Amino acid sequence: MPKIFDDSNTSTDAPSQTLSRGIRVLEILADARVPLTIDAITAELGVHRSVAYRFIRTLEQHGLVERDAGGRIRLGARLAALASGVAHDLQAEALPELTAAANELGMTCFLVVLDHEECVTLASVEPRHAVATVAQRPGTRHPVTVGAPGKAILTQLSPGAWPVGTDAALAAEVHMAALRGWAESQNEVIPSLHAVAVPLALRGRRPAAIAAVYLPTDREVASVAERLIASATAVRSALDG
Amino acid sequence: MPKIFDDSNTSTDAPSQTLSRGIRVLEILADARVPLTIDAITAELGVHRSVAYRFIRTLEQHGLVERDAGGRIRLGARLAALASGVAHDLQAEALPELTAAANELGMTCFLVVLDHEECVTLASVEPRHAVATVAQRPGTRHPVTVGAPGKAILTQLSPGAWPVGTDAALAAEVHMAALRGWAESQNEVIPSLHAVAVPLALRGRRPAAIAAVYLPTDREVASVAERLIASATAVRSALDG
DNA sequence: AACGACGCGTTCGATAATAGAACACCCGTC
DNA sequence: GACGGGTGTTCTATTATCGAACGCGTCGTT
Repeated sequence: MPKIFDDSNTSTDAPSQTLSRGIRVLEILADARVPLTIDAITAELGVHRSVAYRFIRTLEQHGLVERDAGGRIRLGARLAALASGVAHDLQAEALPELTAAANELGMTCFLVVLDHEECVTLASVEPRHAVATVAQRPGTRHPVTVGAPGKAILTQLSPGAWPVGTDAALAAEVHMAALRGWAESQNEVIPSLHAVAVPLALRGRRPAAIAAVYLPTDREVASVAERLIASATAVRSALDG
Repeated sequence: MPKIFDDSNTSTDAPSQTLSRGIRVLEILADARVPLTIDAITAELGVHRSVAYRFIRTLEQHGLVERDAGGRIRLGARLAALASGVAHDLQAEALPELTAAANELGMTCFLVVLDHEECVTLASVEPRHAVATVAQRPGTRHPVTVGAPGKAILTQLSPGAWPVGTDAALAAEVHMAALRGWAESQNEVIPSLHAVAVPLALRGRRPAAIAAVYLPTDREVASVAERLIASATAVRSALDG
């Protein structure tokens, strides 16, 4: 079971210990993907049970965690409400564009932003006959060095800011992507699926990308990229205009 | 500008003051819907600036907030990653069903759960020719006493657990919805839109509902409800079976 | 230019919030 | 009935936190 969140913050002590531990409760719960007992959280946190108990009651008051019938802890629905505020203007502008692009292309289209060397999918829209339904759900994360969206995002970063695992082959791909304005990938993030991504650079915002996934086909890749570029341009003019 | 989050927790002092304040930073940011300065957050929190500063640095380390070019604070992308863990098994089971229902009905279908007297939309899928694109985005909240999903959810609660604002008319509607297995609403949550919702009761989980919105039409409402019931049954058997 | 208003980041001591031990309880089950 | 695993509460020493004070840069304005 791979860890979703990196909890190796023993070296870098957070400015606020209590807040950091409380957030780690949320990370542990998201990581577990199944309701946990207080004792399990206690063990994972490495603190006394009464401490974890106090955290959980506080998180409960804010609706960020809930308890199921057996008293186990799970993430609360209001966390989803909080997350809807993440780049909500970007999402508001991008969603109609994603929908239009997805329907015109017949492909799942999604919006990706950079988050500390990782790509996070903020929104995704599926076309009618969806084949990769569960593939890119909002909140999905994967390294920025993998996949078309990652390359499209890397074109917006100076090579010095690239993550350490960036090899020459990837650098070449990013370079080409920067020149022609779009990136592609095959079987990288999702096996047997291809992807096209275009960069979406916005003022005062983390690098982003708009992407589409599709089954290997004889579709003209460049035309897909053109369609995505149109959407990206529309979004950019709406937000930065 | 209506407040999204109720920050009237001056009476109910949270068990962990620090954690509660840190979470309120997130709520304030989600409420503002625009990047804030540290001073603005400080004023809203009612604490000293050095305190808010410490919170923000901690939140920043966890990726829950980011800073734009001007140093202003906004919610971070990793918050979306956290939120994807909310009822992720329910979402995983419901999304394909929502997609199928949305395409077959030609309506936007979405999944709603109860959160402390409010409905929270966890996932929504739009059909090809979407008309209410921006209407029901994940994370949207509205009172449980309004709209078809709310009624479908109220059928799963004992009347004693209903919120205070529940009048007789609503009670009658909920009663009928409980009898026939689905609820409907007109122009309640979204003006000029109708909605149908069916309850989705799951073991050890908050009451939920599957719903569809559509423009006023001569479509047979009962047939829409039947389709939603089929999806709800499929989800229920997958999770509780 | 000088000024004030506004913003950020840091240091530091007193204090209050926290940490963790200990205790009481409930519920299965062996 | 004892046991193990779980929860919730109370209490005190300690420690993390709080908030005042300070320094600094950057705007606009007079």
